[in-house]
Amino acid sequence: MAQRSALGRGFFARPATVVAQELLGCLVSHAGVTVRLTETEAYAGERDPGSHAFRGRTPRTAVMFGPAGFLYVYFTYGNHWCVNLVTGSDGAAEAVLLRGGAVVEGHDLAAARRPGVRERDWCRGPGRLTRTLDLDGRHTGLDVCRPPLGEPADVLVWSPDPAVDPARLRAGPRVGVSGPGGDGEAFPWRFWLADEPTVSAYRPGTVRRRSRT
DNA sequence: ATACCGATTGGCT
DNA sequence: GCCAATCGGTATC
Repeated sequence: MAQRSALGRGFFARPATVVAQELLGCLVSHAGVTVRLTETEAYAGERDPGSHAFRGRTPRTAVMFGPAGFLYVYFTYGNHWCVNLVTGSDGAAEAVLLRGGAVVEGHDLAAARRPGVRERDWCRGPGRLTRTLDLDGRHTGLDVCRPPLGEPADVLVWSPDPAVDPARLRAGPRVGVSGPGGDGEAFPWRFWLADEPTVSAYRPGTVRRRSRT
């Protein structure tokens, strides 16, 4: 196996748009399953109309306003959990949403968590990815740079293995983001690897009747 | 206390 | 492609 090293605080303490691109090809391990990331999205804090942090700090988003390297896991549509890695400087409230990946270790566990689902769909989409990695609200606030080693709740992020060919990087508008934040000209902050079957389908945000400024 | 809505998914036409 | 499910977070009264 190629060299694999855990990513430290310094990797995450940079702008979300940078970290989101460099996370492609990285490995995320939790609860016996390891995924190679193929799709991410950047959210840039209070200045980003697509971010949960846009309206300032709330109980739910508090972890995003802290230092980089912690998990922000939120519940949506009454069914699904989505996981972010907090990035940027302390207080910047930037984060990267993990949207897609391919299982590279723990196939048996992954298959058991996704009965009746074909392998390419195990982690194709943010809600599916959290389900396959067994991540949920219990993991919000977890420090991936200093995980409680040996505990089932461990989350680790590893450097790319193998390295990603930069020519395969693609960028475009974020999925399902309503309002100005969904504008791909202003916020082309969804990143993915070309020719990967585990990348989710693009879907525009629902039209908002009244935008508030 | 109440109303509105979502960084989605799966099932059905 | 279209649409219902489902409920916590947030804003508003």
